[in-house]
Amino acid sequence: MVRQPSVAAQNRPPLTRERIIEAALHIVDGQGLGRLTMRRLGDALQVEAMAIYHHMPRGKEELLDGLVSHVAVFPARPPAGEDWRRALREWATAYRARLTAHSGVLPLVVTRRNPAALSDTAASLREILRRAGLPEGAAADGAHALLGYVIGQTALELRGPSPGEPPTDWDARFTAGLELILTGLSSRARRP
Amino acid sequence: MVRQPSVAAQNRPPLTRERIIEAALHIVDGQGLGRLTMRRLGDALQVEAMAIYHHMPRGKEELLDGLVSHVAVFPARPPAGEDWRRALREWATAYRARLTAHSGVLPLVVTRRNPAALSDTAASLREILRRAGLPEGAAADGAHALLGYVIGQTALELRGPSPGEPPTDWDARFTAGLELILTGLSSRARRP
DNA sequence: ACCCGTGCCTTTACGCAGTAAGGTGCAGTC
DNA sequence: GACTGCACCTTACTGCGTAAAGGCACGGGT
Repeated sequence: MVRQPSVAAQNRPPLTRERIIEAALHIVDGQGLGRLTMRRLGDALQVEAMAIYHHMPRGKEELLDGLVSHVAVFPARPPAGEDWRRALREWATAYRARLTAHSGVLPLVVTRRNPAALSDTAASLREILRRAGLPEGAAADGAHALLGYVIGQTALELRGPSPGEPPTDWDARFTAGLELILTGLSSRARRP
Repeated sequence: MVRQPSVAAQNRPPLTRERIIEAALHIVDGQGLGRLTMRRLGDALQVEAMAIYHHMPRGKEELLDGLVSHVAVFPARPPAGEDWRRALREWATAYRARLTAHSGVLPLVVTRRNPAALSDTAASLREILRRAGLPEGAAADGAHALLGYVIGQTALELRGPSPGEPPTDWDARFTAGLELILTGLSSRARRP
């Protein structure tokens, strides 16, 4: 009989960075960021907590950075035709959906100094605006305005409803605010 | 000799909610959110950590909520004349300045379910837009768009510079994005 | 056949966090 | 002068992140 390596003998796939991050995301989505601890994460992976450090030497810092990258890296796809507004609307809607799907990670996205995670996304937006006819600087500013708006508005939404106020249609509100920015961008584009 | 109460005998003003929050804010501003602990806060107030719980029964939760209220409540002043755009610009600039002055608290503003802290601010913006001639719903949407933008953009700024990219003039970028939204709002106001 | 790294995981232990529970001393009231 | 309540302290518990060291199976050189 062929002897399996000890890890496989415990009926458990070997640890990977990817598996660790997925398990962490599962905990955060299901129980909240506050319940993500190294020990619990170890339990979820059927491993002692310290085993994680072999794959992530920087420990929890590295884990949280990994979560941010996993959720926040989300570049926009360039428009098929001329309709750059449509492309931006689609990106914004999808990005908001992703952030709300992993709402526990949003504080990390906002907080952590992990610029690389957002710079890809910002670059894709900038490129779309540049091709729409905005000057270089205006395109970069517009890209960050969009990114800031989507993140900020989603954060406001996830803070929960103010008691004593009429319930809000956050979908409609998000779209309305987005159109404000798109209107402003249109007035600065080559083809307004 | 008149015997002073023990508290005064230690040359220390009595504990108050206000003094506690101010000391906490001082720690966060000076050393970062991560270094705000109940024990350190107690030291700063020359008091044992557990004394704080007498004034804040919900402990650290209540303390953090207090910090958010202290920083994030910042209603806009209505315009002196007709120039609502100017009033909004002034509010946005001042609010951003306040957030960057207490950058350690921003993660809490974004994260914590403390809706009351922002609803006053949002209401003041909504009122300005309503008087500028926007319909009720559009005014509320616009107010949240502004709030979301300012918070989101400021959060992006405080994440720090992406290495390998040209240094950003965040003041100019903030203003540029703000003008995008103001342009969009103007096209929907009674007096565009 | 033996040895010895190397990779992956476990064991143990330390310091610091938040806070529950109960104690202490003073001020004011009756 | 006993009683009551406020403000603060003492002690102790659980859980956290992680440094340090140990074990253990594999693979390859000799």
